[in-house]
Amino acid sequence: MRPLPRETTLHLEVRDLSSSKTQTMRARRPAPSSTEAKRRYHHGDLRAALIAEALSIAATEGIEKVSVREVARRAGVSPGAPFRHFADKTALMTAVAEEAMDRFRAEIDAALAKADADDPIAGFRAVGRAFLSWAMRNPTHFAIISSRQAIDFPGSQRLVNQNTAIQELVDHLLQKALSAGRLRSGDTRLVQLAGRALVYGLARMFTDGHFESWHVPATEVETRMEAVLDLVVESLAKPPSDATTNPNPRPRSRRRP
Amino acid sequence: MRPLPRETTLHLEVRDLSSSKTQTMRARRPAPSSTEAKRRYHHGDLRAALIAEALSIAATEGIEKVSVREVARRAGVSPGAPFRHFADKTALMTAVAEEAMDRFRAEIDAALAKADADDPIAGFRAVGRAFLSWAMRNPTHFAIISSRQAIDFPGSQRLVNQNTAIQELVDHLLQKALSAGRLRSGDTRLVQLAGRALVYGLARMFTDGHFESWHVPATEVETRMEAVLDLVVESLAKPPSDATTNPNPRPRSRRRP
DNA sequence: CCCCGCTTGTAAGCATTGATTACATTATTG
DNA sequence: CAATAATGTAATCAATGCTTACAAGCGGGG
Repeated sequence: MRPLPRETTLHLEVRDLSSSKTQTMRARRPAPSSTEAKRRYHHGDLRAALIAEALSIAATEGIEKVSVREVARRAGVSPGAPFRHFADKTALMTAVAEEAMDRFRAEIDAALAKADADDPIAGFRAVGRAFLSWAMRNPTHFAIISSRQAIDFPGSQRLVNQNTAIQELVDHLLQKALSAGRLRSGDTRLVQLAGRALVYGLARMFTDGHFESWHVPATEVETRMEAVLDLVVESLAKPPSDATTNPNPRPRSRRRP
Repeated sequence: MRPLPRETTLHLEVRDLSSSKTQTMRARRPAPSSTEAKRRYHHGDLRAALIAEALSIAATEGIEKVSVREVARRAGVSPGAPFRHFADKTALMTAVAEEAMDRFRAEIDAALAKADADDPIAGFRAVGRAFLSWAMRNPTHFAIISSRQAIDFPGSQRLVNQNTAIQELVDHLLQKALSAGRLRSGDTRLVQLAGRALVYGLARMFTDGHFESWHVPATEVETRMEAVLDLVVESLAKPPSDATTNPNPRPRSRRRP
């Protein structure tokens, strides 16, 4: 119904789309200078332009308002043209999702690279925070990837691969945590699912509009989300055994000094 | 894209729709006997029939396949007829959502009534389990209520009221838990959000198709979900102080005897 | 009782959409 | 440079949400 919250940062520069399933690598002419851009029979890089326009509409008007005709209109092209590049609307949206997923993956990696490599719990939390942060800054991207109504997720090798890669990354983290005796539960898959469901739920509640009744800016919502994440991560984890044997000491309370 | 997982139990008996916003209470003729039902200019109780048909389509074909024309067709009525009862498609879906929400609320209440009234943590867990159970048995209902794209949630007093009532119910539970010293965190709102986001995330992951790659029956998925819920609830809670002072004992491990 | 009016249904039509087909134009490359 | 594949256009189709003008049934006041 209501459009999604605005994308706070719009990344419309669509470069490096070379490796695509349905499109073989092909040399491209330089983009037409904006003044001379008028009415070229061939667009130049219509595929990329369509993805960008689709994302733009989704971000500003809401996902359900994306129509291939409107996308074509904005790209200055006939209503049938997009079907030269995408078998159907789903294929177009899937392409948008693939790009979004790549960026999401990149942010996860970056966050993990900055985290303390010796503290797997901190890494776990960092991934969760990156998830939340990315979803809040790119609600449309997140909505497209997660709600798989508009895309063909299992049909996209790229989406499936990135997804499983992220999960394995987290599971590896949790295995290390378990070995270090930092987990209350011995079932890392269970802990993994708990964390995933938590951040997924928070992010989805946001894009689904469940926080609108709070009437607070998104930044404040995110702060609250991070507090929830911290609480759950702390609850699931055991504090590091302080060199000296100190069985099950109290977890540090970070909110009540 | 893919239709939602089938509704395992379909409740199509739509009675007691008396209190509606857009429709004043009105005496109804008895429903036509099924054999003699043929071609009556006036339907009898079209409004209820439309809601039932809309839900039926959503459950079997997927939410996005619901069209008011198809709904009208199945109700044996002209394409314009539904607009006599619902201002637009959104109003129709909102009516479906209202009914779904009422049933959801009823199940929550029932589950809580069966739970140990003296153990607020058990009550908290029971509400979570009821949420999961209901969402798994009625994925379409859940999807319609939670993903608020097809409905006007804030515009429906009934939906808003039920929603806040459920939240207050849980918050009351957590207040009792806090008073009894059963919570690790002192911020009940935070705990409440953690629990809500967790079960919401699990249920949404299910309806969004995130468990399809598991290739296991829904019952097994639900078992796993319950294990996650138990883990998190246990982690968030403190065990009851066993009469004798016993500061911070290990939580019972339910998986490794 | 019966006519008048309100409700509820129908019929027809509008604009928009996803998708297909036949055709036109450009790019590539042998 | 010409053949061929790639990429765009134009026209068209069926389906949809929704509106408007009209018809059928029901019910209450004379």
